[in-house]
Amino acid sequence: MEMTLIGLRLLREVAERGTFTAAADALGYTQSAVSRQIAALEQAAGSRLFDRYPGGVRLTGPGRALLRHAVVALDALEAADRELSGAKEAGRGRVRLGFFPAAGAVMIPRTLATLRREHPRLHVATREGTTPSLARALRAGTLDLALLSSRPPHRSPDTDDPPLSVEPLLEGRLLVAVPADGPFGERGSVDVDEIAAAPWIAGPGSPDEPVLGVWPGLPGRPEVRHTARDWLTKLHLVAAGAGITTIAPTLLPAVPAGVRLVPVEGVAEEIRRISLVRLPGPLGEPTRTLVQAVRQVAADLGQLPGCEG
Amino acid sequence: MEMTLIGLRLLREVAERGTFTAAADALGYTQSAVSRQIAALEQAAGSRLFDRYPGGVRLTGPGRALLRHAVVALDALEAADRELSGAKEAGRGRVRLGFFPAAGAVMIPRTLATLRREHPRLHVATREGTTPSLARALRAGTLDLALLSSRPPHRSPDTDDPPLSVEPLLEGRLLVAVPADGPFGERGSVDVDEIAAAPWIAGPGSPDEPVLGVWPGLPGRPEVRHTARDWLTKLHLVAAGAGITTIAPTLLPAVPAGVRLVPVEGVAEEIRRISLVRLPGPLGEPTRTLVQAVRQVAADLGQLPGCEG
DNA sequence: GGTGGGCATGCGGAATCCTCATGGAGGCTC
DNA sequence: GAGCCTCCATGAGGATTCCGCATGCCCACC
Repeated sequence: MEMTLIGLRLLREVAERGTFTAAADALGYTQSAVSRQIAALEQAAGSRLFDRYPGGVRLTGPGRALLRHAVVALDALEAADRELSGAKEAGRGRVRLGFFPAAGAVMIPRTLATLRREHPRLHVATREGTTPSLARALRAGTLDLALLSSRPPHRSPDTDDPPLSVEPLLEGRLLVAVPADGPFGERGSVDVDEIAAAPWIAGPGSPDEPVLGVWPGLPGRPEVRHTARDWLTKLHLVAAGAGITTIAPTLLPAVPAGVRLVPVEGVAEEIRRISLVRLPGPLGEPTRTLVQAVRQVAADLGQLPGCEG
Repeated sequence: MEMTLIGLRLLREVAERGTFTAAADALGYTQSAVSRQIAALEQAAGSRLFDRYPGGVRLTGPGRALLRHAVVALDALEAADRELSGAKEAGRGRVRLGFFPAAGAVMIPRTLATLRREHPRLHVATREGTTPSLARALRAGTLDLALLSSRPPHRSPDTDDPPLSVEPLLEGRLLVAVPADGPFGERGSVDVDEIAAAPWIAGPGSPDEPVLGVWPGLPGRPEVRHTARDWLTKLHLVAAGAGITTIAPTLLPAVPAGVRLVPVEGVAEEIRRISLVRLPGPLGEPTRTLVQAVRQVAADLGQLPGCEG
């Protein structure tokens, strides 16, 4: 039996997605093909690479070992492709950053602007994702660094071994985005009783996650009148008076006219912490440069009301 | 089009052998299969990887570029195989050394003994070969270091770019191995006229190389009475009085009873230089350790008569 | 207990890959 | 300079592999 490039790519993708089906969709195969390919790879490797659970699969020890080498091999071939495609190797100045959705409007653009100014030769690739998907991507070697958001008690992003390295950057109180010309906007704050009855604009919501966008722990059944994943959509819905939504203070610089961010009174603060997460171990020079830039951006944002560096 | 592991392995093997046919034989394929696989790889890469010449093929620029990455990928997968086969990663203490045949009896065993004593955890793999094959192996990333022999004017082992790094270790006069109890052996030296008529024991000889084992530039047509590649065979043939052969002084410690090494009088000295050759660039720690050991062994051998460190 | 997400597997068809054989091009010998 | 040898390219045929479709099974959740 013999390992295959397709098998190794699938190994990485399955490790990253956590599911044969998702990996198949991502790479344009059927679930059946993935199942066979992984089975073949397991036979070639001589050991089971994934433990199968009802909800998906998880890497075994040998699976992690093979993945570590597979990532090196696949990266080398991708580098070969880039080089042969004419793109000169820019001195290995490549780093891949993942981020949670709310970081995309302010933190990521500012970081990229800083880097373009101070390290113009550094090539940064970014990707949005959920906490579990980004954590898996870090483990799969598809990302070098991830910007994640967490709520107390700030558990580690995953439970695998070895634990990910987590560096807290800043914390902020969760706020509510309200129309500037509405009754809330003019007061500068809202009471928890007022928002309980207000129409909400929430994210699409998924089975295992709590609904994002609605203030957590509200009494009764809050009405979700609109759902949207996109922040620009949500904020302009707010500006149009269609409803309100929760928001982190770090998004303040990107809020369009007609929207105000206000704190909620009469209830315990909701704290959100933004952290820089990576695999433990030494990091390359491009990654270190990126870490510095993200820290600097975070420090600047720490000056905003409701934030703490 | 898509690259294949088989294609990459073939790329490396062809680069190392210099010929589709030889690579095919080495890997158990047909020449036809190799030709197609390389053609497919060239299509996948988008550029010609080898220049075809009547005597074989040579890497193009893109070919070298792809090979550089392919070696990384293949090494990673071979490391994965080793790790999955139970062999624990011995702290990356692996180094591969190539050597010219006459180094196999003394220099290589001494080097390994030294290393086993002083660095027992270092894993050294060695391989015998001709100068061109070892040079190609260095370029193909299959060897980390090579011990090569050269004669004046000591040209570089190959003409590729970038030039190989060559560190001369020691030089020695070419000697002649004669029976200890024969007429030559008792005198301690021989004259060029005497050996011209003697029966010689030579190597098998190949079309493009001069015959090894016969004193170069002898007048007339020396008689090659026996041919053998193996040094133990050759030396015992000498001891049996079947003929004489040329030999480097570094082999002295391995010469069996009944054989003497004597210089040739009446003709210009034939100098052989032994060098340590590697790819330019930084070398890993295991390789550095091996370099030190080889230098030490060479320095010891430099004390032999006819040798100079 | 029904339902749904997720993995495994039998089956058929298509694409791939390898071998055998032949052809062409260029050097080397005599 | 003719013949020969080595080396690479390519057409044809056959066996293998690989993928997709469909189905079955298992487990968690409601």
